[in-house]
Amino acid sequence: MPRPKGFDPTEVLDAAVGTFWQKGYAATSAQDLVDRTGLGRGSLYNTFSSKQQLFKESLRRYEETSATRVEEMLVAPGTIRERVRRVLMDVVHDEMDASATHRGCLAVNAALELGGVDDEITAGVRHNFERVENAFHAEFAAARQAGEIGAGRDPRALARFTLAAMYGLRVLGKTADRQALTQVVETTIEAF
Amino acid sequence: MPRPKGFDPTEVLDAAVGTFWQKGYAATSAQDLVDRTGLGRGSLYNTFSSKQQLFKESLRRYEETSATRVEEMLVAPGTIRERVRRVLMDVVHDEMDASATHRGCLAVNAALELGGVDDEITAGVRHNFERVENAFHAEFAAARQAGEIGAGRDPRALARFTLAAMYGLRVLGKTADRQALTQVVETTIEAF
DNA sequence: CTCGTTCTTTAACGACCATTCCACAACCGA
DNA sequence: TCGGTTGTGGAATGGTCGTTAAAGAACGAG
Repeated sequence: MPRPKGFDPTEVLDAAVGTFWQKGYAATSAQDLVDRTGLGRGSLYNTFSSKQQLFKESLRRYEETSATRVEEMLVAPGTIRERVRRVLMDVVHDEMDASATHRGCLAVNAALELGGVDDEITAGVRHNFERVENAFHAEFAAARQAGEIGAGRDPRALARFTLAAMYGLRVLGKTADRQALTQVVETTIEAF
Repeated sequence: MPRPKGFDPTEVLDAAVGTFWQKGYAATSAQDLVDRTGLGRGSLYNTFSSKQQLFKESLRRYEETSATRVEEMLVAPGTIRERVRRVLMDVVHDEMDASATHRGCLAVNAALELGGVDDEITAGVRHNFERVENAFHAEFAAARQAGEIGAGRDPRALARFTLAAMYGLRVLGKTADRQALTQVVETTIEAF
């Protein structure tokens, strides 16, 4: 009975993700979103009820693609060290990629800009972080079973440690060069 | 001959630091700065010529106090592991302190909000990071001389690794609990 | 074809943005 | 005490902010 939407909501959401990712939450205006999505202001506000709501959905959408990427890289063939190295070096390459225009990681950006300010967004960020932490944890637990890492190591602690290193790379990536980041990756791997 | 300023510029700068620290650059308005510093708009713009310039000076002022704090903690008595633990646990306590209203670290916040956007600010952030990295490096180099850590270890790599862990804690601190952060600290210390 | 519903477009809203200007106050050297 | 210079406080700037209102277009069900 009603008129159907004239656009693909997922495509629009991806455009919003790209905008927030590049500029941050506060620095993104409604006009930026209108320009980037191609929708009219009315359609935008009719579909997503506010800038804040749109950001929350963008964070969810971002998690779908980014956390899945980490999960896939972690279950690829190789030793635990090789697989973790691939994930961390993927971050290094992303940070060094000029065409990525210093976007970093949307979840990390949101954590620092809005962590503790907006509860729902903080919860979204936490969900994102925990999903990646759990992916690391599963692999460390299996690696310990397989004897790849010491029996005395705590897989949960290692997962959190690796997560911290990963996000530390995101921070240092804003100012450091590739060699410095690579040293961090190698020192992290050696710690297992 | 001219009329002298009726305020202490350093006090005003500290007030500005507190404002940017708590709210971020984009989310801080000129009105916020007027309210917090107690100056009139005219005096503010007469002393610091723009919001951006004031932020740059705030970043410098922040480095004075925060980097000095790390340097002092690192030269206090104790083994290298004890001293680094104190620095990292200081970050953990800061992140968990409710009264700190989730400010985090101004340099890290600036890195993620403005890194790669404004060149001068990026340079200011880099200066801040390198100063802390160098403080770590000096201690690791001395500790290797003293036989506290293996002769085969690279002090520069260890310094960068520790820096990444420290900033990783700043990110995870927005969502994780004290126990998780403490696990990260201990795992980091064990890696030396 | 018509009706009911939803989508789309555009104009407009009041609030607030960073910044500038200006009249006036305060100080110092003479 | 007075002149020169700078600091001060606040009104005013044009522009942009996030959001809403309103009017018409497009669709599916009957």
